Amino acid sequence: MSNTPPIGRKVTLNDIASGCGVSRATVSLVLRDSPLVNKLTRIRVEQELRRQGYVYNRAAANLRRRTSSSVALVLNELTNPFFAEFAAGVDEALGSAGFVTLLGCTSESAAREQAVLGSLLEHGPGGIILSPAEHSNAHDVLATIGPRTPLLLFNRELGGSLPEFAHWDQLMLDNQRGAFLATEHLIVRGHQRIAFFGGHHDSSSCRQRHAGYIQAMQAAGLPVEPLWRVECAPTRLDAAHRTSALFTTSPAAPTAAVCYNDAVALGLILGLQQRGLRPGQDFALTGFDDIAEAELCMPPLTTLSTAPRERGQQAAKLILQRLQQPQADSRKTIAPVQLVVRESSCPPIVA
Amino acid sequence: MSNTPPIGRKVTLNDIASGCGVSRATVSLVLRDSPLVNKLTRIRVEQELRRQGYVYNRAAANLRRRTSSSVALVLNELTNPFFAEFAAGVDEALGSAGFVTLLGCTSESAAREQAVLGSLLEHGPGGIILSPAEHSNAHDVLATIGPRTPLLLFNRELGGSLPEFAHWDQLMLDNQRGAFLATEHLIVRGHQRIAFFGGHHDSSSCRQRHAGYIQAMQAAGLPVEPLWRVECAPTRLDAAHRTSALFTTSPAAPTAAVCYNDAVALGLILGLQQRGLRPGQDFALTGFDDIAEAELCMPPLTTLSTAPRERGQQAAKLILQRLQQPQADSRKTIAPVQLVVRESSCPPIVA
DNA sequence: GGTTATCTTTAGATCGTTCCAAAAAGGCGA
DNA sequence: TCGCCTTTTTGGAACGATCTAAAGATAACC
Repeated sequence: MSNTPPIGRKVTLNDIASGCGVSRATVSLVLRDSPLVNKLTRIRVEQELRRQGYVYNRAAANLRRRTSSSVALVLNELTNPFFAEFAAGVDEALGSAGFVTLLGCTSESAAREQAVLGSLLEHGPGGIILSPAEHSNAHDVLATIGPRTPLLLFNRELGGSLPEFAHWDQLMLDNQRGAFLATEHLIVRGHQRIAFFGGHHDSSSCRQRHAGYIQAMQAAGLPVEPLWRVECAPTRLDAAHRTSALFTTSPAAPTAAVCYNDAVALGLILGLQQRGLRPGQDFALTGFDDIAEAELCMPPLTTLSTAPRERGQQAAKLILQRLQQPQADSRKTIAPVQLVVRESSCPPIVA
Repeated sequence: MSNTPPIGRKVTLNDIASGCGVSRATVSLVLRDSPLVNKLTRIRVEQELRRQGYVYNRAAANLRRRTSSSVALVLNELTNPFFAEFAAGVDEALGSAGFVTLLGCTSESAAREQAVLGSLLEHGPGGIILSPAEHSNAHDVLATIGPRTPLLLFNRELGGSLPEFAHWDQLMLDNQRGAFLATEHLIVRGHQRIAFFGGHHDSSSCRQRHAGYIQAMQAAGLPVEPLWRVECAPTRLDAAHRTSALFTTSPAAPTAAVCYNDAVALGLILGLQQRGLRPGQDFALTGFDDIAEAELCMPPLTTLSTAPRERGQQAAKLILQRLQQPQADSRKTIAPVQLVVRESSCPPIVA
C-alpha cells in the first residue's frame, strides 16, 4: 500500500502521480490550486504530497514557463547600516511577493560589479536592483546585462552617459532638498558660518547634497567660504582625522557643519571631542541617513531620515512592477527625506 | 550571412548552433571547455556566442545535471553590523566558488523562518547557512527542510533537542572562553566587583558567555553577586534603560561590567553618561563582537573580536565542503575569539 | 438509445541544458 | 581500396515542471 519515497533523489511530480494513481498533469493542477480537479482527487493528491515530503522545483517550472521568481540585489556595500536596512527591506518585500533575493556584494569595485552581475544573470533573475560601485559606468553595465534585463538604479547614478537602449528605472533620494533643509535649519538657529563636511566630489549624491547646501546659503544671503568645504572618505575614521581642516585660522572658524552623512557626522563628533570641543554645545552639526546610531550617540544627531527599509520595500515594488510591464516608460522616483531635529544642532554660542 | 539574434526571447544553445552550423551538443562542449572540440570549431562558436550575446542558463543546466549552484543564507537579523559583515563574507566566498547567495531574513521570528526556508528550498539551494531566530526549534526546521538538505548552523544552537536524523554541521563562536578572557582581564586590572550585563538567559550564546564569566570569577575566588546579573534585550536602547539596575544600593555597586555584546556595551556607556559617570574612568566595561563602532566610540571599547567577515567566509567554505562530501561525519567548529584591549577597561578607582 | 453539454483527466510536446552511444571524418599502414 | 584507430561531431533521450488539445466520465435531455 504505502510506497516508500525514493531514496537519494528528490521527490518529483511523477513520484506523487504514480504514488496515488493519477497523472503528472493532475498533480500539477493540484499544486496550482486549479478549480478543474475533483475534490476527492485533490485530497488524495495532497495527502500523497505530504506523505512523500514533496518540495516544489521552481527552477523546472520557471524553465518551462519562461518566467523568473528571483530578483538580483547588487550592492556596493553591505556593511553600512543604511544598505543593510535597505537589503532587509528589499528581501522582505520580495519575499512576500513570492520572489527570492539573489545577493551580490561589490565592495565598491567596478570590476567585481561586472563579475557579480554576470554570475547572477546566469541564474535568470527577473530583474536587478543595483546600487552601483563608485566608478561603475553605464556602458559596461549595459554590455553585461544586455538591453532587455530590467534594472533599477538605486541611490547613485551611473558614470558615463546613459546609452541609447538603457531605459532604466531609478530610485534616488532627494539629496539636494535634504541638505537644503539641514542647512536652512542651522541658519534658522542662528548660524552664519556653516561648513559642508565630508564626502567626495565625484560621488553624485555628494554633489547633490553640496548643491542643496549652497542653495540654502545663497537663499539666506550668507557667504560660502571655499575653505569650509572639506572632503573626506565617507567613513567615521577619515572624518575624525579631517576634523582639523575645519579650524584653519584664516577666516573665522565655522560654528556649524552640514555633514555628508551620518557616518561622517559621527566621525566629526569624535574629532571635535579630541579637540576639546563639545559637539552640540560648542559646535553644531547635522548628518544624513538617520542610521540607528544617530538617535543613540552623544549628542543625538540631527539628521535626514531616509527610511532605508522603506526604500528597500519601495525598490522591490518598483522592480516587480517593471517585471509586469516591461514596455512601460521608464521612470525616475525621488524619495523624499525628512529632517529629524535632535540635540546636535544647537544654536551658536553668543560671543 | 549574419543572422539577427532572436527578439523578445533569450539566446539559447540552439540559436548559437544553427547560427554557425554545428550541433547543440558541440556548442555545449565549447561552453564547458571540453578538450574534445576542434580548435577551429571552438573559435567559430566562441565568436558566435559573443555576436549573439549569449548568457548561460544555469537553471537549465542544474536541472539536467541534478546539481545546484546556490546556497541559502538565512539570518535572524541583517541590520546588526555583525551579521551584515558575516553576510558579506559569505557572499564573497560563495561568489568566488561560482555559487550564488539566496538571501533570507527572518527578523527573529520563528514563523517567518519557516516560511523563508520553505520558499528558498523551492529554488533548490545546494545547502543552507542558518543563524536561527530566537525561538526556532530543531523539529520544525527538520520538518521543512527534510533530512537530506545540508545545513550549517551558525552562531546559535537550535531550540529543542536535535532530532535523530539531523546531523547538521555547526559553526559557533567560543563564547565561554571569550567572556572568560574579558572577565579575567578586568580582574587583572584590579576589579573585584564585576557585573554581567545584558542579554537574555534563553539565548544559548548568552548562557555560554555568562558561564565564562562565572568561571573566571570563581577561578579568582571572587564572589558572584546575583544582583549583578542584569538581563536586557541585546540592543543599545534597552541596555541604556537598564543601566540603573546595576546601581541598587544593597551590596556595594560593581566597578566594572562584562557586557553580553557590543550593542549592549554601547548602551551601557550611554546609561552611565546619563547618570553622570564617565565610562572608562569611573566604571570599566567590555563588549563582545568588535563591531566597527567599538573602535570609534568614546571611550574605545575593550571587546572580543569575532572577525565576522572571516566567519562568513569560513561558513561558506564549510557548507561547500559538505556539498562535496554529503556523507562525511558532521562536525562542530568553534571559532576562536580574541581579546582586544582598548580604553573602556580602565583599572578601578582606588578609594 | 443516442446526442449534447459539462466536468475531469491525461498523453505528449516543450523549456534549455547535459549525457550517452554511436556516427562521421580523417589518417595511416597494408 | 580496405580495415583500424583516433579525433570530432551529433541525434535523441533525459532533468522536472507546464501547456495544449483531446479523450473519458458523468449527467441531462429528447
